[in-house]
Amino acid sequence: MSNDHDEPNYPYRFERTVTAGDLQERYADLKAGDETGAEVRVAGRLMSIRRQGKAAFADLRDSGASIQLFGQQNVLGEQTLDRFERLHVGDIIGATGEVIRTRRGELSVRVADFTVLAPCLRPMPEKWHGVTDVEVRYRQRYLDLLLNEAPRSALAGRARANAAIRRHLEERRFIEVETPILQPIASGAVARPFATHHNALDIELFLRVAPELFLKRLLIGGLDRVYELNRSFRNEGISPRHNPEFTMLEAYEAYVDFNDTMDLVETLTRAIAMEVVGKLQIEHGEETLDLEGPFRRITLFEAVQEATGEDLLEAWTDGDVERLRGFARANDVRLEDRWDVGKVMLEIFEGTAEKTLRQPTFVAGFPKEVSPLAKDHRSIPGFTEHADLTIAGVELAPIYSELNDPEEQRRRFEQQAAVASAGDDEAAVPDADFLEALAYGMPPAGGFGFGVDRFLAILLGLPSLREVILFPTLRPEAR
RNA sequence: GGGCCCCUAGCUCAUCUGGCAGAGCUCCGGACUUUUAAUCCGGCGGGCAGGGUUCGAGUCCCUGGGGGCCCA
Repeated sequence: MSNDHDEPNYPYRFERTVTAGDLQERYADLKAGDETGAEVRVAGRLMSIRRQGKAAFADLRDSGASIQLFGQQNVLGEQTLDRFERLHVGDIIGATGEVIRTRRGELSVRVADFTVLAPCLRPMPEKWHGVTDVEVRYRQRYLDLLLNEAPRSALAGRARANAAIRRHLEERRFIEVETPILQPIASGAVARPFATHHNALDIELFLRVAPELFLKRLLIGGLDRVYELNRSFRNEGISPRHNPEFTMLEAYEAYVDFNDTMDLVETLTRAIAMEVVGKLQIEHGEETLDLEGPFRRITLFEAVQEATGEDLLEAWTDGDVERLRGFARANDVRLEDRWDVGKVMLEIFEGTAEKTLRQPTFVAGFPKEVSPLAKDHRSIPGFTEHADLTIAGVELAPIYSELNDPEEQRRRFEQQAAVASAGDDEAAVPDADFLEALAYGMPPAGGFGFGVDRFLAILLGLPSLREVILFPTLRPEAR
């Protein structure tokens, strides 16, 4: 083994026998000053080096933990020690040596030999302060991961959340599927899509805004319980609560309605929380969110009434648009003239009540006009069986009794198309192929979408989605 | 899209009203065989970009770039 910083040779492999974590666990009881006689081979990145003349100490970190390397002249010889002392913070090295614990009590590998596997050619941010500049943290996430604990625990949390989701649904006999990301029509959600082009077919394609309509095709195809843990894309602005690409869970279950699906979402929410943070009481800023359940279930009108003292149900059922608009004005909810009554009602809810729903709450019932894929509500005219799980004032999961009447679905699409031609480029797009599929018969079903990124941010107490998305979308730097 | 704020050395930060741009850590050289924010001595290194005002601009003005927060 030999190497010099001036001429890195990038070896192909290094046979390591243990990880730093293995060593810390295995020799936890080793006493200060003791030697083990055990020769090990470790590899990782040098996070610091303390040179001390005829000896040197370095901290080597691999993906799980750190281990100290101890270099001594009487073991390494003058030249090799000199080489060891000229290593840089950030170099990736492999080392062999005996496991000991130093007099000062630090578990160490007393280096017998070492090799540079990949040098660090750029200066690493200094260790004590690390990097805090969010721009560096997001653009060079690898540095953030090396120097800060937060992104490591966020990505570990996401991995556990994904595992919990899969386990929870697999236990209930849901089957995980994959459906097209490139779609000829981006439907399934009210959102602006990204457009792209397929050269060989010479057609325009869109990145999906939701997998919904393909998952429903699978219900028609005889799969009773399906889910997709998916990345979807919406061509919108970026904010602490929005990233153009985001991770969503969608699941559909045949022969149940949205009440059953709310139960499923509720247990799933708890399963994720237990797996990620190990408890159901979540500290979130000043408040504690209690996921213990059962979650409240209220109507949109009840939510608005709680927030404002006014019950708009009668105005709604009477079709008294002027009263709704007047109410909106009085409550500082900004409206556009072209909005229909359903959109007005939705904006009233979002502008007055949504933020006030701190503890987990299912708001059940949304206006037909803004919920084109859900069945008519059984008791509120003009509403659909569409519930939203809201936690900490954030909309986390829409839940539907899925609309399966092809004629009604056609009317909803037509109504959406009318809205679109009136200038709202966020309206749902009619999907003739989906209507054809529905005509073959889709079983009654409950389904939901679940904003994984948003829920993770809440669970981990992080203020921005960018903290749970490893590589958030940023404007490219001008060069 | 609108408003407010930010950008100084590799990193984290100072630089009060315009008057020679600083520190700690990193890095480089030296001392040191049990350090762990090692210590000690010495050194290299900088105003986001471009204009303008001024005897003089990091500081004031304009344009551009990037970022953050709030609103839509």
